[in-house]
Amino acid sequence: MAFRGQYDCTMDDKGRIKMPATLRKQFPAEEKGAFMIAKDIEECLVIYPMKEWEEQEARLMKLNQFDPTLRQFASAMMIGLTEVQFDNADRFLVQKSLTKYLGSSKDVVLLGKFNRIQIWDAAKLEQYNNSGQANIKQLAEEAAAYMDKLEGKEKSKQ
Amino acid sequence: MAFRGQYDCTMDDKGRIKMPATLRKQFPAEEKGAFMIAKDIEECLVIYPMKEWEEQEARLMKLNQFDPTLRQFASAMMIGLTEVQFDNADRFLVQKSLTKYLGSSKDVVLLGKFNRIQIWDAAKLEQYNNSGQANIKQLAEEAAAYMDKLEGKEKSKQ
DNA sequence: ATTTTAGTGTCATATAGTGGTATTTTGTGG
DNA sequence: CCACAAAATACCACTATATGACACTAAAAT
Repeated sequence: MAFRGQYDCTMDDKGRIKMPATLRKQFPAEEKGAFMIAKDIEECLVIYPMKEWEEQEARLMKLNQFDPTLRQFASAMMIGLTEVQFDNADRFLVQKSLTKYLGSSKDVVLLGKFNRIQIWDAAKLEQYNNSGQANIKQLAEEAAAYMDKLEGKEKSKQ
Repeated sequence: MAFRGQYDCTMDDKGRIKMPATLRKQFPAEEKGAFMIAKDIEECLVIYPMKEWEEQEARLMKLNQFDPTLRQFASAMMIGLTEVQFDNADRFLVQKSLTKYLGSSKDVVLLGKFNRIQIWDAAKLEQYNNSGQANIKQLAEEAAAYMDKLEGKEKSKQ
């Protein structure tokens, strides 16, 4: 499961967004159009297909609820979640309580990112992207170092 | 049984809360609208459907009642426990003796969490979430380590 | 006995959410 | 470049949900 691509969309006056056909087709058919929306770590919302969320949830459920740290982690993952469905025109509703995490405008961007889809306010994304481009060299270096470590290499040996 | 999602609600001046339709539908029909409210370990209240509470209770029952700590823990879990029902508008009453564990305001949040639903004072939840977000990296690491251990892996071998 | 407080039931109303259709835009093949 | 189909969007009508208001009962306190 990997969503890819950036799609410029608009939100109607009721807060509904039409899922672009290309992305829509990538949702597992057996899920009959239900998925989760959450606040993302970045300044946007994020969509998880049900299957992805359920896997996450199953892991969280195993955490000992009497351990403060584990408990707070589980809470952190649950806060800000909403379950939504596509209507028969492949639109979905972003609830009033969530729209405040986007922006004021009707222009949003759906951004495929691995197993999930981010929902950005168009202006915010551009701003975020600009700052990322400005630092892209540093970001890349840090990422490279991290990946090397993961793969058991020493940066110095490269 | 898995309740999911965060719902912003209001408590009326008599202490009643309307259960959001989406959550309401998830309650087992055969329980004809009766469930338990208790104090949670976190700074909030918690709703258990009858069946779920009975399981939780069974777990507590196993604690050695001659161990002072375990005994007091069991007591703490039972104090404030109340059975409530939905009225015909799907509202339920939070008794006066329990409201003090929420907050002063009318803004509450219902938070689906596995087999139960937490009732938070909106402000408290935000505060709790902020502290969680501030430490999210550490929380995630500990949780990951715990899960690895559960699955019989050693973190060092990964 | 009277007053206060807690809790319950019902109704009215605003608005959040849903569904459908018409219209415009976009993309594709001829 | 045109014709056609599919996708996206705007629009309107309707329904369900949430919530405040109010009246009433039961229980407790003075």
